[in-house]
Amino acid sequence: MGVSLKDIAERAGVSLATVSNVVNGYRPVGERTRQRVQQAVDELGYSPNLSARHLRRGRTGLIALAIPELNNPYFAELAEIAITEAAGLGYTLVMENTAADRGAELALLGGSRRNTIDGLILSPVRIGRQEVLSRTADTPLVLIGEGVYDVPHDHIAIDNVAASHAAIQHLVAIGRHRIAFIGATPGGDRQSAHLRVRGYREALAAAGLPYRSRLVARTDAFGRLDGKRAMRDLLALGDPPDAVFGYNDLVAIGALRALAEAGHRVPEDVAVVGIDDIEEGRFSTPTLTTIAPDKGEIARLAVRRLIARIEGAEVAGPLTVQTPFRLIRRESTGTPGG
Amino acid sequence: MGVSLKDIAERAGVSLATVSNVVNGYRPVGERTRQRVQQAVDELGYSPNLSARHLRRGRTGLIALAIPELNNPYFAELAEIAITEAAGLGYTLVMENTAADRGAELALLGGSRRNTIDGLILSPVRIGRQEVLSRTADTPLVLIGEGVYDVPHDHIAIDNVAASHAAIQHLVAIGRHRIAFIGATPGGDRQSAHLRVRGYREALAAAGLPYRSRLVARTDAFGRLDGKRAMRDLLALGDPPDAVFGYNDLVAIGALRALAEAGHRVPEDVAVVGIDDIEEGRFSTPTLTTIAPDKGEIARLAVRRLIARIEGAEVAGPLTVQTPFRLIRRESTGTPGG
DNA sequence: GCGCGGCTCTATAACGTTATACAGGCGATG
DNA sequence: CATCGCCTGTATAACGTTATAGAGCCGCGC
Repeated sequence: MGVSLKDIAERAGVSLATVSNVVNGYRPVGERTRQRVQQAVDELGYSPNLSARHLRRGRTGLIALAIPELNNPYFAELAEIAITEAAGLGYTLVMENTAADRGAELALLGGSRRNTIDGLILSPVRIGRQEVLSRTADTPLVLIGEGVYDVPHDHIAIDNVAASHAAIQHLVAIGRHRIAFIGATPGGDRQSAHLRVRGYREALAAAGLPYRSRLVARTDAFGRLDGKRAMRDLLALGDPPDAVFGYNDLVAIGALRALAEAGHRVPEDVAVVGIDDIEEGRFSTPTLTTIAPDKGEIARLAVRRLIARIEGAEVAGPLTVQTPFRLIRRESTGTPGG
Repeated sequence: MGVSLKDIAERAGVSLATVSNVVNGYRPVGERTRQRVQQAVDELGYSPNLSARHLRRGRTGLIALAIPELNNPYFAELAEIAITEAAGLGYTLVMENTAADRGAELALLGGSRRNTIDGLILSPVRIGRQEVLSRTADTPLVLIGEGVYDVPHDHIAIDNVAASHAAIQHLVAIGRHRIAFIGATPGGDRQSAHLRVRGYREALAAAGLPYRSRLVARTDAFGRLDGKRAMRDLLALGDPPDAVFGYNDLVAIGALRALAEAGHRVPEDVAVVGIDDIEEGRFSTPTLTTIAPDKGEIARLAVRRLIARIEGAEVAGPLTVQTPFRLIRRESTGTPGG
């Protein structure tokens, strides 16, 4: 099949080991022989057989990014950056779809892909601290996004409570008093939903506004349709909200749709804020005010940390890194001038 | 590190080869020994080292899906299905981002990943028949989506001309006369753009409408922003269009945004149609009429064909498969009742 | 002149798997 | 009873790479 080290060695009249050393610089090689080998490599068009290399090295060169939904634009944007970063560091990133399924998350955590991948970046939604702590697999693991804290693994995330707080603060600042939250999972195990509700409650309290449980809408999932349904229910209340904060941009966009169908004006009647800053929200009508996490920072940091662990490098600094976020004001909460 | 065949063999008191045969059924094994081996496998928790297997078999178990933009929801939806299908057939799918770059497409075609993957599904946008024909790599290749015809490879796509034709026909049917097209690349090499423009022209001709080159807007890329800019330019014409057909849903959504900003009503002043049926268009305001390709069929077919080729199976039927599409009427062209 | 260290390079043993060639046993067939 | 073929199982040679041990050579210092 392909050209192997042996072919190069014969061509250049040197030993196998020398070719290997030229190719990956493990030990120095004399200038003259180096050139001869290099020439043979170029002429025959050699590229190493990765399966063999990995077998020998005990690594596969693959890392997995496991996310709950590939379709969610937030994760798609994150994935794109992560793929590029990994490629730049000599690794191939494969996407793993957990479909927000607890069993799938547990399987990955337990090492179902142990022999396929060198490391795992996981965005957990249905598992918590306990499950992570009791894992036995020794594949390096980096957690992103959700609230699994105090575990001996790298964890990259925004401060969910603070982000939520900032969103509500903004709605308060533009004069809203009946602020709803869409995307709670009261009995559920979605960690970040709890955290975002907590931020919501804290911000209300800080503003001296009452917490009304009827304004906290639970959803089964976190897509556009879920947001739309929840908004419809909220509008059916005797005293509907004058502002809504969605668990994420998709939910918020679903809410926008429900408001449009019901003939309400945004932001005049109801203001809307989301989280994620997906591109869709920059082109919706109205455009969507949102909390923008630094996706580039999250993705790159996660990949770099993981690879550092794989390669046994010392990683400075704390395990948990909170990446910055900022509020981006758009039409759905009224432009600053108006 | 992990448990190897050898460990199992020792534990069960049989030879290496027998364990291998139990594990992957290459040759029959007696019932008694099979059970003993199976027990050892279960007890020690063995799973095969894929690098070694791949080295020996000459395959990696990886296939790549190379697309021009991971961020485009159309491709994200496609990718999700493809990943699942591939996993079901025992392969891992890795995403490769060509970023619509000609060099990247050529490199992949030329086999830059030869040693990493067993096969490639490519959505070409900057290369054509010639480039595919002159490729020397022997890795199985399946083309999807764009117009590279008459090449000795599997090719899964919708009939771009017919799809475009159907969209225009619909706009004609609801009484529009000045129909614009957004997303042409006159000098460019985007094949499907040419085909969709052709369908546009044919449908105009069939309806007895004149072709006006000023109503064909060229764009550099095919995202929301490109659609928005092009629409703005079209609105600046002395006699603006009363309908717009976008190269894809993203472009159409950008057009919707430009129309909203300029204060035009959709569909009363301008009707809008896209292609792809991405979920975003079911929640935009107004919702977007679109040509819906069968994404599940495209993705699954592409993966199945590729794997069949990799495994040397005979594949019945023609190389080129045109998958069905249908028009989905939504608010942006007026509901059927109104 | 001898020994020693440094510099290049070579030979070779793994890594864990699968496919091939082969060996032994046992029943059926002539 | 010899022969053939089938059924189980074994031994072993690859697959292509990298790391380790060591061989040869040269110059330097004693």
